[in-house]
Amino acid sequence: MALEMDERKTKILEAIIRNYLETGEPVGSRTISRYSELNLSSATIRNEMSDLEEMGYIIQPHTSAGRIPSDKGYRFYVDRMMADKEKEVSEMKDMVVEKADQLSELLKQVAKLLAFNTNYAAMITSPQIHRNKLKFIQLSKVDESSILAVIVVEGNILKNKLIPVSEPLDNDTILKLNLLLNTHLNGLSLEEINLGLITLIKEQAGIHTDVISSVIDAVAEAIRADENLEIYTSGANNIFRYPELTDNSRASEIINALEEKKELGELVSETLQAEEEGSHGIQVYIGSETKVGSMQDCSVVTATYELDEGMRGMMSIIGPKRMDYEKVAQTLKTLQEQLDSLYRKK
Amino acid sequence: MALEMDERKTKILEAIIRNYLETGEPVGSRTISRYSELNLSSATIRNEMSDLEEMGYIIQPHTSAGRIPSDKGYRFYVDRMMADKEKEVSEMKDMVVEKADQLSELLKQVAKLLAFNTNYAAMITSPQIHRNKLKFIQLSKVDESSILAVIVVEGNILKNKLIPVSEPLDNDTILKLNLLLNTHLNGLSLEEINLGLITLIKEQAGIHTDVISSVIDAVAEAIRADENLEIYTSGANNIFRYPELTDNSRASEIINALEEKKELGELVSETLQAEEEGSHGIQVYIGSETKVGSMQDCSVVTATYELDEGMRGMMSIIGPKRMDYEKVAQTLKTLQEQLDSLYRKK
DNA sequence: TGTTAGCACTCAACCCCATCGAGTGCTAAC
DNA sequence: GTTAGCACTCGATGGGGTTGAGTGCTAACA
Repeated sequence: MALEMDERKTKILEAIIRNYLETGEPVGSRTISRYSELNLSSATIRNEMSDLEEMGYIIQPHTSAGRIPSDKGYRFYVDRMMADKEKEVSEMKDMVVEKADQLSELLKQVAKLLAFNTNYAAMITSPQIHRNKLKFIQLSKVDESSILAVIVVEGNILKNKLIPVSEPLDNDTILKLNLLLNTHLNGLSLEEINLGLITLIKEQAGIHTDVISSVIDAVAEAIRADENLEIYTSGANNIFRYPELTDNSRASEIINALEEKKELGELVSETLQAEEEGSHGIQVYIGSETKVGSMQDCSVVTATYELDEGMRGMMSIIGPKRMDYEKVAQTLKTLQEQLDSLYRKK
Repeated sequence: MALEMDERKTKILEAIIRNYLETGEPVGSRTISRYSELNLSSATIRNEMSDLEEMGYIIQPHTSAGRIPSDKGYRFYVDRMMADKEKEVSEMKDMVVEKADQLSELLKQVAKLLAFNTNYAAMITSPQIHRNKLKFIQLSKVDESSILAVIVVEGNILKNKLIPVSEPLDNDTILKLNLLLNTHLNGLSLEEINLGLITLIKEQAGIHTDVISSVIDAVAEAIRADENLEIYTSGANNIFRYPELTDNSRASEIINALEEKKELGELVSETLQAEEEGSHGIQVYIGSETKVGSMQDCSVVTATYELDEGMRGMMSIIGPKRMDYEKVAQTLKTLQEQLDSLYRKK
């Protein structure tokens, strides 16, 4: 007969994990026997632990050592915890996001807050704004050889681009171009602006010089440009707090991943995909549950935020598997709420 | 009689340092005896080494160990090397800076190149543009409650700022303001734009509403804003290649310094100051020669670059004291030249 | 049938100690 | 001035014993 989880096993497993989260040391039967309200002898605990090991929830690093939670064990714990504790509105009042006028500053700030409050490494991506609508385009002449294009997207995200021109454009032409671009493109979402539309505009521009065509191309390019998501990280050095991550070359790998950001990109797409599929809110990846190679010894907790309609980004905490999941989830949730309301409420 | 440096001592010291740079292990007399063209017995070398130690150029970590270079020893080596080898135009052709249209992208790229080519950590600051001239200001109405100001500085650096306004401004007013700001401010260096001038403009704006006054203030503020220098780092994980930096909590400190960037700021001002004082080109700080606390176990090699008239920034390599100074200096010089010519030549 | 006490066993961690060898400083001879 | 020789130092390495936390198993108990 297959072994089954009962109440007592659950309690013991939880006690083991709790203890391990604190100490980072393998937990023995005696410890559980004494420091739990179960009032069972160590021998009984041993029997149960033996079962739990067989079921795959805990692991013995070597004979004659205590047990540590396996990925499966953590998973069980996290799932139970997530279900139970929807309570406790966090009270970290010191963690207030100030609205920075530069979005990048805001994100850097949030990353720092996350890292500082949790003592783990943190990252946050810039919001992806595909679905956002173009609000306003402004071309102006800077000097004989360059045109400035400013593009404002809903949510007041700015982009600018200096466009080099081979021959000067007179003010009239620029005015005309401005009008043309605005009438055609305003109100459209970035996704709706395609090649056909651009060609149409070029035709209507009437004067078929290369210069004008290249300006329009440059504008179109600038509009599409911000596909590249920015990733901000903070608290990389926090991983030195956890010996199990600092061993061997692990630290180097993790630091590298945080710096290179390419691998983090995979994490992002993984998260957003999961999010699409319905799992919503806070997600937890334990050890090998994430596909990112250098994070196999870590746990990653992610959350999405939505600054404004269609401007969704993602933030996450990266730490050891023995992470204080509750605190991390709380912290993420708090920040998530703050970000969500930041631009909307005003 | 004080001990003096002679040719043979110099050669021996150089051999010690060279060897130590390669191996990272204390160097014994026998090694030098065999692997140098001096053809001296180990005993003779020992005598000389004893002298060198007394003079402070080398250190014995403990009795019965070989010698390692002291900060002073490195300094001697570096000075000699810098004098000797002004030769060898580097030939790292693969290290080509591509002109990115975003300055920040360019700088990130350079930081990566530096780190990748040297296997040390690298940083680069954004250029400081105090002395640069204002080229063009553009105000435009984004919606009822915000005005966008775009400021172009010589060298085509862009700044923008969204200015919230309490009441809508009509297009005429904005046009007028544009004209006013441009006629008064264009061609002035950022330093020349002072409070008096701003007041003058406000007066001339005629209509003494709070709204207009606040817009002008906001523009002035945006002009002054870019004092904050950005610092880009790369290759932090390279320090894991050098055990002497990875010991204890050193790694954590260094990584933290690279991430926090505040300490790096000190480094920057230190460098720029030294530069002012005449020492020009490549500078080397060995161990305690830098004032930055977390870098006492490192060497820092810095160089300044000048993208365009008045746009000077600084880049540096951070690695162990046993750094390949020649290669690093070469790399910096190459990149320096590339950056210097990037915007000018065109 | 579940719980417990007792006991033999395992094994990493620690300390102690002997050995090894790279390296030195000194001295005497060339 | 250079070198050979030698005694000495001391970190590194590795074997061997001890310790202690922890286990699994068994037999007795409720």
